[in-house]
Amino acid sequence: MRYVDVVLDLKSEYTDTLFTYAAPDEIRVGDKVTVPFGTRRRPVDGYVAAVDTVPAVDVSRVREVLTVDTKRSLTAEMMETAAWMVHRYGVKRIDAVRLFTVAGKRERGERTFTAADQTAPAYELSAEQQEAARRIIGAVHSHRSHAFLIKGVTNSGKTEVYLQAVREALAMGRTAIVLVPEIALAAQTERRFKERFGEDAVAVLHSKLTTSAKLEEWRKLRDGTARIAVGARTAVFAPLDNIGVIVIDEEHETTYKSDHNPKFETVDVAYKRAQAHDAVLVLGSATPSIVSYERACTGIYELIEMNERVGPSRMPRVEIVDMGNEVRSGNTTLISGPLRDAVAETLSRGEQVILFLNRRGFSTQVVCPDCGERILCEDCGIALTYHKSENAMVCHYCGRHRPVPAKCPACGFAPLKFVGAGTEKIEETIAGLFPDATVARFDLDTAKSQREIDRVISSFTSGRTDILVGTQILAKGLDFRNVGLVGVIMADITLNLPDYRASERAFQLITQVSGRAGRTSGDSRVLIQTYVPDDAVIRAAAEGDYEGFFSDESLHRKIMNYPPYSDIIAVSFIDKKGSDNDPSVVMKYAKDFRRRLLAMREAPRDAVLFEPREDVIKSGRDRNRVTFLIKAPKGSRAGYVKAYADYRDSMMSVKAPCHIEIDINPY
DNA sequence: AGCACGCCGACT
DNA sequence: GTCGGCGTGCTC
Repeated sequence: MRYVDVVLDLKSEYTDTLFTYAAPDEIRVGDKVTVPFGTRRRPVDGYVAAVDTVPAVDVSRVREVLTVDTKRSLTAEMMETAAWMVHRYGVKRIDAVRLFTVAGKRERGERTFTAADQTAPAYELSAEQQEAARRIIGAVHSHRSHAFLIKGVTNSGKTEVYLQAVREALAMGRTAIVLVPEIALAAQTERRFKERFGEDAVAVLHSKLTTSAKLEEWRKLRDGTARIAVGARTAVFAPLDNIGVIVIDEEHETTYKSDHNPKFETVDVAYKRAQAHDAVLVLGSATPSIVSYERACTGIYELIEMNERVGPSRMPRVEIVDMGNEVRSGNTTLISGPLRDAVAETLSRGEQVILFLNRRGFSTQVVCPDCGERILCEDCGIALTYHKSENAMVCHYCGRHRPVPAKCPACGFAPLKFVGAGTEKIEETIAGLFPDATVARFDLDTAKSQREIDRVISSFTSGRTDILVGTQILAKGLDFRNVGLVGVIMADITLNLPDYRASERAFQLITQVSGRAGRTSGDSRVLIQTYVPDDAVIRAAAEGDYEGFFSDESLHRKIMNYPPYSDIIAVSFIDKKGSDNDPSVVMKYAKDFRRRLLAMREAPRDAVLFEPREDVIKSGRDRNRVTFLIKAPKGSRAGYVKAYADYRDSMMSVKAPCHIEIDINPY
């Protein structure tokens, strides 16, 4: 018999602490157990976090582990990574552990196993691909933890490099994780890896799988049947042992940051797991995030550059169109003269057109021309977007639909003014200009399910659609063959978002969407419409000057104390469900915590703590929510997370009517 | 969370 | 006299 510490699988934060039990000698860290707990009649599930611990309570109170289910057990590395997440993100212990597990209890039959294709057929690699593969394979072979950042232009053949790296890991008897930013893209990548390594070698993990499918994939990975996990960000928690390679494709994508609880950064977790397994981490992007490129500059990542497209495709010719000129010469529509001409010319050549606008709907604001009243969402307080196809006012934050008002709700004036354009309006405008062309729209409204996504994509790739109008969903690694022209309708939108990463996002979006042009054809063009044609970010994107963009942006981040030079920590206080507090109670706790942080003994000198404010965007009807931001200098993050955890505990013990949350470097 | 305990009002 | 309402407190 030995003492073990157990993380209980319960939902309450009051039980989110380690409990000591007595267990048989064979017990191991990570084992899934059931234990008696309190006065409950049903045993509670849990996971062993540590063995041979000194009981924190009198041994007479220690009870015995009831059962051990090794089939559903985790590894010591998974428990360590979960514990690390508790300190790094302030997440609940059980929430971190649960990321590595699957729900569901149903037993299923063993699946048959066919050997993966271990032969090495000759794939024709470009010189750049060969060099990239050589360096990564060397690192995998050395059996030491190492991280690479591949900065490779769109269509430079990064996936083939990933395949080579994974093949090396498998040849060494190790396993691999391959992450993609979107579930929609997981299917594409899954196919590539299954073709190369065999059906059964690959398991897929993402949040949209059914419980039983998830369990089946999880089992295949845990028992060693499948040795490659492909999926969206949750696949970083794949239950694999002896990991040789972790690949993160399109590493700059915002989907890698989990924005609801538990909040974490996929790239960080991958780095941590790679270290624990002496594995190689491979990050790939045409537009690396500022954070990642900075790490490459300081030697944390080894940089690999791939500057040439594979095959016959060439980089498109990029031009900037000054929309100010258009307005001055009398064109107040959304499509400039040069773009209209370019669309006509491209269509006449039998090539396709992509038009990009990072906004859904028809009109982004509905205002009263008489009193200036704007139509806002009652719950969220942000402007409602008019969706013509649904004939409704839609809140892009909470999704609520409301009828379109005929007259001003404040003063009764009619008609109301519809201002600002979205993809629906572009679709209508372009269809009017080119009545013979087939126009389709690709955004969250037309791509709600995988089937709809497939339909839009296949209609475009087969040539049935001539012009595709869409939002940023277009920028995500889709491989179109015959695109002769990409038009960016309003490059300024993303640039003007109130977020310190607005420039980074704008640069990435323009570059990525431009990359959809000319994947096979010879000459292709990109037209960027903007009211600020001399803006440094837009110019850099047009010229494909990543380094120029990075040096400007990183300097700005350094001066302003933004990531990667500081962490931004958002601290929020939210009403508990069902309680009807007045906002001042929530505000009182926010102010109290802020005061404590300022008084903290080890408080960093140059930290900035902003004043708490009621959130502009509410988190739901009648819920009070107050947030303040901390600019936490490098090295101070852990101290703040600790202070947060302590304060959360103290709020628990005084039964505060609200709870506290943190989000580190939120979007 | 989930379960027992305990101290009050409503019923046989 | 006791059944059950849910406020309070604890769980290795």
